[in-house]
Amino acid sequence: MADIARLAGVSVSTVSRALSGSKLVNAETRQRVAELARSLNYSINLGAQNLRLQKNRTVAVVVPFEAASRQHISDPFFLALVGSIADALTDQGYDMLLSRVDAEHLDLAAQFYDSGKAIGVIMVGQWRHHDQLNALAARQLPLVVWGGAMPQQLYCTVGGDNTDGGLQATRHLLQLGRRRIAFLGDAALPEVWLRREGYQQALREAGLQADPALELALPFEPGGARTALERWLPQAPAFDAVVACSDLLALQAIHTLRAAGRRVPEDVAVVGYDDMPLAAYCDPPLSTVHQPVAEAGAELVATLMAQLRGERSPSRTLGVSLIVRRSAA
Amino acid sequence: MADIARLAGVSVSTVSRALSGSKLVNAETRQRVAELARSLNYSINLGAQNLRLQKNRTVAVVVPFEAASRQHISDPFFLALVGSIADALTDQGYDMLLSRVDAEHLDLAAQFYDSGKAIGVIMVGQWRHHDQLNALAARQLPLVVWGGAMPQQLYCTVGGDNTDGGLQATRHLLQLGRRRIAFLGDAALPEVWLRREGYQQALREAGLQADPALELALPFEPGGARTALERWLPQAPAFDAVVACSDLLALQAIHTLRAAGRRVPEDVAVVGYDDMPLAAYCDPPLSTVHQPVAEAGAELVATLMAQLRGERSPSRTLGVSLIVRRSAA
DNA sequence: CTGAAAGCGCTAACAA
DNA sequence: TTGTTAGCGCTTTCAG
Repeated sequence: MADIARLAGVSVSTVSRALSGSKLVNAETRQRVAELARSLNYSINLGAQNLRLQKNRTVAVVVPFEAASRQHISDPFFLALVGSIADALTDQGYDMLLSRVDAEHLDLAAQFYDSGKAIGVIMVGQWRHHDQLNALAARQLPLVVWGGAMPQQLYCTVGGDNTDGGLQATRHLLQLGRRRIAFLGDAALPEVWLRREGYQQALREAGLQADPALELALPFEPGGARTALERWLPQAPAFDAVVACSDLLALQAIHTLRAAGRRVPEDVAVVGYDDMPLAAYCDPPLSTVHQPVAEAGAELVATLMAQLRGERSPSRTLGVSLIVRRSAA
Repeated sequence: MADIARLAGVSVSTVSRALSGSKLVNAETRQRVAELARSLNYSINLGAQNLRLQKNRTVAVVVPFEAASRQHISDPFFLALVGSIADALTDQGYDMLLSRVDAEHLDLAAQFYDSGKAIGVIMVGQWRHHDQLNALAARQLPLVVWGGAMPQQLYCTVGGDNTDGGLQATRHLLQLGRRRIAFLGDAALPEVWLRREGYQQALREAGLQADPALELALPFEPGGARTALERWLPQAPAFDAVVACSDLLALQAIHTLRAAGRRVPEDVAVVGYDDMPLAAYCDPPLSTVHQPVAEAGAELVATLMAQLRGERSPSRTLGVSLIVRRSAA
């Protein structure tokens, strides 16, 4: 900026004003400065500008990862969600700082806010650390979490209606006449816990009782799930249907079942979760609970913005819908 | 920092030194300052620090989007690539600024560098604007692009070996005895162009000639592809195999073919591209060219770092491999 | 309409 | 071992 000032024969203050389009500066001078800036390929140093203006338009988006399993970002649903958040932030003129933090130390996410890197945090998933998220919210950190709304939580969530998702999936299987329905997913995660609530409620409605032996706490990662399934299947009680907590899990279950000589959907009907773009093209086409990804990003961002404006923003639950395809038809 | 200084009864410089672990400051004082900082939940303002130190550890990752079609980030392969880049950057202690820019104005990506927001740019895909990327590189912008290495390009790319991918896929189909092989993908994109080179080379090796009528320039977006396919199929010449430039395209082709009464793989064998996690579970399981996603992120980041160290970094091509599954077996 | 000067939060000579 | 001072690149009173 000093260079431009010198070349234009004016002071830096004038350049600053010219560049910000202030009416205080002579139109002709403004023109000259603008041209000079363009020809020098100059653009304002935003770090300095932010420092001076005490402003910032960067939002941190945090994707937890399991350090133990050296699990990287790979879940297609979360990835799609990140894409959708990027779209929403871009639309609103915000920058997105994407980073991973150890799922055991979600509290590290506060760093982005404390250090002034970001004005708020969007956390993609709760994992097992409901408590740490509560602690973060208590610190007044502008925070929105994608996940399930648990009773008495202090932080703000946006998420699909997990209970309803579990309910719809299970009711559908019951309507097909299935009575022994397995549940695949780790209930230590709030989202899965809520889906299981729905699953159990549907069973109760039908006068049935959930059999704990039909429940398998599968990790979301592809690798671990497969071996766990293969070990579980031979010693599991008989079942004629499966509710899986992701499409990937559902497909692996189908694969394992077939390897064991069971037909899908004839012997075992399967419902997945997420409705990934490929679910319709699977073998067999997958019945699954559709989550509104595009809406999710927009809603997460809108909720964070409301919080930044000082509004009390309650948690939001987005509608989900069961898509029936051949795997459970 | 001033607050801490006051409370600790020392000067800001001392606090600054204490916090940065300088040996120049009394161990006892350092201790006191550290505790104070922790209790106040203080952390350094990185914007100010960067300004003062003239440093920056943020890399911009840019995902172009087609403004015309209001197409958002959704391609699963690019999304996975973004995840892999995030992993690699985190491992190296860098922050990642994720953003979309209009594919018609890739030159806007320079903003991130010029404004000091980022020290360099990783561009995910070239789209149609080879020329704009050349212009960017000419500006001395630290830049690495995921995509195909075109002759005489000025910018640095990292990408899968597209020619070899096209070659392997087509050779395999020829070995199966297929002779009329369709090619699905928009050759205006360098990656697709190179894949088509491989496709044509394989045909030549077999003494065949590529039939332009068997080539369909499909956009990558799901929506557009489907209708274009449905329109093309009835008037296309007879063919017994398909090379598609993404798994999603391959699956849509299979779907359309079946709707038209053609069997896959019996009547038409199909090979996709990318090897997405679900490709193995599709109907039928998809033969496809596997791209090394995890390696890709690490390589993009390593190449950018080399560039920042002032080294001349040549474009890198990563090996790909054909995975044979039922859709072409 | 324009310039001089102060200051955003931090670090690093230079002195003491 | 610590404090004083200047300055990173920018904006904005306050005077002219």
